[in-house]
Amino acid sequence: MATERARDAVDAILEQWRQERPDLDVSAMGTIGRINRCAALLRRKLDETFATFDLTSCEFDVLATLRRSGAPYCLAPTALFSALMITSGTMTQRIKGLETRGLVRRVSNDEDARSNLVQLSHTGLALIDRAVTAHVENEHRILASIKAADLAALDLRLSRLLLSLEPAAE
Amino acid sequence: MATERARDAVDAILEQWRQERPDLDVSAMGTIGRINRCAALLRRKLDETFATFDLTSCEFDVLATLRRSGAPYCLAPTALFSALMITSGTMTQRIKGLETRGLVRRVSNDEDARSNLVQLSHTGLALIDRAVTAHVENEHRILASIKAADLAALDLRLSRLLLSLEPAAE
DNA sequence: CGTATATCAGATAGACTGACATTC
DNA sequence: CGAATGTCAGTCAATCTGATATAC
Repeated sequence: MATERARDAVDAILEQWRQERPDLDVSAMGTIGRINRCAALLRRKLDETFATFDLTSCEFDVLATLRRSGAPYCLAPTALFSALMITSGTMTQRIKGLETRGLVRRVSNDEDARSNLVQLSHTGLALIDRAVTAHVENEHRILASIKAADLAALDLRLSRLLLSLEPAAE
Repeated sequence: MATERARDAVDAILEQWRQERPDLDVSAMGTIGRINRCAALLRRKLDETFATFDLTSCEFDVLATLRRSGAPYCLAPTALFSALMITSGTMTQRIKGLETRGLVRRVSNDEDARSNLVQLSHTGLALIDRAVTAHVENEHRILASIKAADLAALDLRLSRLLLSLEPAAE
């Protein structure tokens, strides 16, 4: 098994801790630190693509959630903020901004008058379809230098970790 | 090779995209989505421990960077904001807050009068030592249910990804 | 002089909480 | 009536930018 690898930024940090606090077992810190650092670096690269469509990653997430829900691209606020792990008040603000820009519209809910549904406008649908295409291409570029076997191994273990982290639903 | 696994939250999202946009290759989206989601869920769990020491993760990061630099726990602002990937202006604010709370002090720099160094106070040193111990224990608890072989495989691939993402420094 | 090092003021985006209105 | 669904106002922590002062 080829497990040799070059030194990354997290290795340098762990080495410092081993010097300063040899009583600590820093193995878990390494894995979690790498996830955090990868996520931070990825975010910046992803944001560049979003910006070319004049979208923030938050706005992209809302539009993408609506888009992938399928026609008629219409969800209740609760479905949206649950999917995006934010509070209802935060979602209200986001929807307002997207509505002002004409990317979503509010439509009445026949089945439950407590909520107004959020629906992609024609403009919003066209925008998110172009943005998702560019986003996926960007993601492929970012991972292009990683071998397929490594990606598969990474994906499998991330999934196992994710399952252990997700709050036990139902 | 045991690659079978249960369905996670990202699988559900990818399935929606395959239905709605079969033209897209969503494999990269899966890996990057899992990293982002793991990072978001981890952050919440880590923040709980930081909060018990009345620290935010940002404050923890500054104190931890000083602590692991070794005695006399003293760095220039440039070293700090470079390590934490933030701007100088942001670092100025953070230092100010930590100084107000008595966790760091400013000391003059004999070698370069353009900067005042930032040094852990006795209180700050004692606090970060306790907080790091609790933090590492927390990280172990969080990963406790993952098999050692999976953690090793995850760590190796994260490191390779991280190396490809880091801006080519030297 | 030109560069590097920080600070500061002002602005911004994102988020949360708690109170409230409405509807189920 | 109690629970659920959103909205709103107010607040907050974190960040950035651009102007500025100082020192190398």
